[in-house]
Amino acid sequence: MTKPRTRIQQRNSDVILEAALEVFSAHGFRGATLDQIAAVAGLSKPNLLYYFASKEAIHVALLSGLLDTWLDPLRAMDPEGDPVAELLAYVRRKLELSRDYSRESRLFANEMLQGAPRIRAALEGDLRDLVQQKAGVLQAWMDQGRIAHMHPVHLIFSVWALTQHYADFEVQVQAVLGSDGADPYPEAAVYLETLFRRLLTP
Amino acid sequence: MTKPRTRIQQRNSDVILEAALEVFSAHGFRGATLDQIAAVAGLSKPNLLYYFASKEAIHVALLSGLLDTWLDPLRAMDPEGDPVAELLAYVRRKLELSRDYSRESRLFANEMLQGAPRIRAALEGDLRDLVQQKAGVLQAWMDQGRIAHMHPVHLIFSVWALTQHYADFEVQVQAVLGSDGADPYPEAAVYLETLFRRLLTP
DNA sequence: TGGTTGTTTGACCGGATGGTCAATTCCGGG
DNA sequence: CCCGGAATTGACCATCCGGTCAAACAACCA
Repeated sequence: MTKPRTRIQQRNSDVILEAALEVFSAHGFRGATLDQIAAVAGLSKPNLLYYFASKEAIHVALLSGLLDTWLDPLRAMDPEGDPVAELLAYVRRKLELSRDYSRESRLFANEMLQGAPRIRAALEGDLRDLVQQKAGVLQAWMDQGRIAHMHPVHLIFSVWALTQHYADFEVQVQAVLGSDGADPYPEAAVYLETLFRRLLTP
Repeated sequence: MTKPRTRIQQRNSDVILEAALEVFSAHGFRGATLDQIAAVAGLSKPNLLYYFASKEAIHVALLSGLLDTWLDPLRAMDPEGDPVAELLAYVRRKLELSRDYSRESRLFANEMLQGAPRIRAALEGDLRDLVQQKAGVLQAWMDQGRIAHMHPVHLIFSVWALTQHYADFEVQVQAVLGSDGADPYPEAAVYLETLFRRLLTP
């Protein structure tokens, strides 16, 4: 549950979670099968269930490890720093997460779409608390006239929406931007920086 | 295929599509079962398959009807109108779609997450063409100095991302904004209007 | 009313899938 | 080297699920 003991346990748990991430993010929870995950992991199906009690247990293990990583950039926003710089850094880090961890983003999006049956508690607990706290920081910055006035929580929503879009709707982005396999992220980074700079500057 | 003939066919087709939308949007294609859809529709499973050849046929029928409706507000953007007003109207209409057709939005998002296996062609065809055309309009407005300069396609992406977020991540929005069942859409409308107004004004 | 066409369903099928288990193999420590 | 626990797996099970089909039923018209 907490820390596997032997090296084999550690390695196989990691291999299974990596394979499960690949399959779950591509097909959703219901669409993924244990056989697929086992094949990707290079293990037999009963062997999977030797390490995790059930398909759901694998899914939960993935999700619970995910939310923390996902919120780290928001946590890193420093109330003592320069407001615009802090927010732009947050946007940049979040966009990097979308680029480097797009499977995690899609896994998370899948869970949200289904109504978050497995992490609702975390959303209404840790997530809500962190957002409310950081919204307070944003509000203070606005009251000090250091960034423009707006609804701080919706401001955070817009960072999430704009960055995650490039991971979750990757197919659409690629389809629209053309068949040339050009990486859309550099352009996106430039675009989002100008967007938030114009939005925030008082 | 095109138009059902009898009144019974028309009514039952509609009932099935409505039920399928409910179930598919909540559980995804693979997560939905014909029995669930039949139960919601108030019909028997074989009766469903009397009207649609397969589970996939129902899904395709839903999706193909959807993309057009979804793009209507973008199509309605008038090159002859006032640029900022046209774009703000587009944002407002798109946000209304998210509010009034959130199930459709989630159905679409589900399809995107899976890599759009059933509508990739439409994305690379009609959708791409329309976006490129409207991007041209936006570019002209920028060249005339009527709105600020930025990447026009990413500007469209940001409209999609920001509006659809409220439908697709509804649980998260509700969880963060608190348990009071307050409607987040009025606030969202205000926020998005100020965001795009500041972004676009030259 | 009778017949023809359109509609509905109970029963069933075959394959997929999550999960179990007894038996076997592997491996590290004494 | 050997033994006990850890790791692995082939075979199997029960259930679910998409889809079929023949038979029953309803609707419409002559």
